[in-house]
Amino acid sequence: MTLDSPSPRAVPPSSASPLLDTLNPEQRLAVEHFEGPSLVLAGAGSGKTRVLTTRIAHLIHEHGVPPERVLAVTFTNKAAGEMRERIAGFLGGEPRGMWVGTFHAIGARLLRRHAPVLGWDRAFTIFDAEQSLRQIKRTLQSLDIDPKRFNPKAVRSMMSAAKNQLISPARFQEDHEEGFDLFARTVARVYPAYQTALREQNGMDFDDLLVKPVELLQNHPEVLALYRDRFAFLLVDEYQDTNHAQFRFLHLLAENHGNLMVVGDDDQSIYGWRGADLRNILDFETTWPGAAVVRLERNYRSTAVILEAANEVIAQNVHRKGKTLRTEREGGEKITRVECLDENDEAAVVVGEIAARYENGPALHNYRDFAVLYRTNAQSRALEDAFRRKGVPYQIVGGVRFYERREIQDVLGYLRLVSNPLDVDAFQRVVNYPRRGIGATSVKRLREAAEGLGVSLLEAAARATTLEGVPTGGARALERFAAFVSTWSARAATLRVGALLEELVEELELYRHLEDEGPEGEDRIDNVRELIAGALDFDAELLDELEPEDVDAFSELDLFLQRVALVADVDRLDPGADTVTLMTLHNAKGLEFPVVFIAGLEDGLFPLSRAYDDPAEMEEERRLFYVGITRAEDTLLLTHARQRRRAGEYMYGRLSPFAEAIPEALVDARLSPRLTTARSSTPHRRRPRFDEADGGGRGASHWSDDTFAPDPLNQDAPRYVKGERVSHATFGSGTVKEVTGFGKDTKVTVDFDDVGRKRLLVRYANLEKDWTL
DNA sequence: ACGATGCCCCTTTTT
DNA sequence: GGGGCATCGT
Repeated sequence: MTLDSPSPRAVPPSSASPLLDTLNPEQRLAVEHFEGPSLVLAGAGSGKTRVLTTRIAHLIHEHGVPPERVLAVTFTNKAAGEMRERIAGFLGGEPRGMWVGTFHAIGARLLRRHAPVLGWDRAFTIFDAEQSLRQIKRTLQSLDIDPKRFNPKAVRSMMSAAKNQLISPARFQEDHEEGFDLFARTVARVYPAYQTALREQNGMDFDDLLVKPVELLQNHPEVLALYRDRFAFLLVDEYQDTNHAQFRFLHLLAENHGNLMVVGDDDQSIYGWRGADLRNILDFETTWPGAAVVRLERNYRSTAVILEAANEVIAQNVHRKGKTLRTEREGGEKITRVECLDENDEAAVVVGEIAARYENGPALHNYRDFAVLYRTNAQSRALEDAFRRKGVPYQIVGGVRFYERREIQDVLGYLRLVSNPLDVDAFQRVVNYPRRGIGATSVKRLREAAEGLGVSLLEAAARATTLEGVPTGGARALERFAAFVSTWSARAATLRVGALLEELVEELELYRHLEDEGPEGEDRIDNVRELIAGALDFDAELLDELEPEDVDAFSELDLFLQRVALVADVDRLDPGADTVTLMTLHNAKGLEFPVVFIAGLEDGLFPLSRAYDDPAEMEEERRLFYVGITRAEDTLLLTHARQRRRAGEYMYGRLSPFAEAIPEALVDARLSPRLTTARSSTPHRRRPRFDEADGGGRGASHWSDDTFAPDPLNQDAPRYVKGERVSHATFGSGTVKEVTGFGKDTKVTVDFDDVGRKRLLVRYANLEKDWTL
């Protein structure tokens, strides 16, 4: 897996600077742009990352711009790292002092320096989405608002939308407290209280990392002057996905000199739902009069077949600047479209196809050449099972985020509490983990007492036995807990994060506790180990991107926690590993692969049915499909299933209209082997163990199908009897001990060989009859 | 105090 | 098919 990095073809070598030799004329125009605003409309695979990095190198090398006067914004931390590396490669050394990062990371960095003028401490805590949600729940509770009636997640997204629009709590309150919209009226009460709670805990949520820097620059001319002066050149990647707060941020910094280059593609705007405003890119020339505009329409990535499909699909959108990508790669393999029975069949097809290409393709492919993309994270489950079953190595991006896993949050909870004793969420998380006899009642009483005294939970805990109403047993445990935390605070002052974490985990006997949780505890232990390894690594990385004034000001621990809060899942992909990559289409932005699968191309899933209510949403879905198609270099495969289990219900979907928009001449459509060979099979018939030749050319032997899926159309099939052997995707093989209920509600009790007794609803368990015994 | 059980909602996408 | 949450039983 690599970031966009086309190797331009057919470019006459010329020019004074060797940097420019490999560029085509349009790319060169963009790179040679010196002062003033500039908009680079860069189609998929047209080399925009290359343009950005080369321009920076060019600014430094040819125009003598000191690196510290450059600010570059990327969409992911990984992209930032790669950009830094490439520029270092061009220049033959680290571009010291240059700021490269995501908006969030750059915002955090500014706030680390200047938070006090806003009323925050410099060592503030970053609340991630989960922590923010829990804070919202606490706030709802304190305001006596029923979370059943006012969904905390919905509250969060309305507040987030407000923040992205730079609407302050006070403004929002004014605008909505007497409005007719009951929900907005409620949020008008929550938003100010939520913000106060964050403030009291010295916390910032993700949106604050964008909003507060704007506040900082807007209200503090001396700070603004500092950075305006410093950052003489600003460059922004993926500009089509910026929101209003980000727009303001850039505008504030660049309005004097106008040296702002933005690179983007309106056809790849896929974050409207989180406030991205397409007008930022569509109106760029109005906002910045005299802006130079360069269009990059030569694609160096995909075959003509793939590009034509992409062009046809996106042409259906009305709201776009309009451009047509051209490629110099003629022809290409047809797009394969496979109709499958259900999501398991689909997964088998995908894995089978990968295995076939991997094995048959004469040394053409590594596993890392393949990516499987889908609309929703939930789709990864069936795919993962199939990969595991078939033994094909894969990496998965997203789903349950690494840093949001329970065991990781538990450990980090201690670090957060040590770093910031005001962090309520961290306190509540670890106060009774591992179990130390502090129950809900004790914590509730403690909270009440702390509130009455106006002290933090941790301070109150330190003298819990003196407090009214806290149960004695709990109070003692609380005092021990407070002492424990304070010991670690002392150690944090001298130990490096990695060592701190190692010792903490040991002292908590965390591995023992996790082991006691059974088989999944093993995975959790691995995750904690990985976290520690990352923390040990962090020691070494430390100096790379920091400036001297930052190093003294913050403990390594604070910086580590900040890093942890801001890494995205894509950032964690291991580019060195030879594995297939599974991820959502959103996560695939900016990446490219020789072979790309897009799974789940059913009407209602992709596009999601709700997009039918809103033409703008439908266009965004289509852009998402366009993004997916254009990730492919050589081969594109589309799969769809006749039926699919979603949220416990079976959905029946026909082919997505998106797929239908691809001209049939470009497509090789077929049925999955299972649909071809078994269409007359009855639910109870055992599937053949040996594959029938399918005569379809490639890889017949890779369609092996050792599953026996229950027929969902038949309400009471399959039947299970006591003593029967069955197998389950995650629990393995076992023996049926009991069968209760009937029809949809049939339950079985199964003694699994490895994990013991489980009670399962047949409808969901997706059991397979085990024929191996 | 805390585990077991059952009910509800959920699935759109993420820094 | 799971996770959050309330309730109940020990």
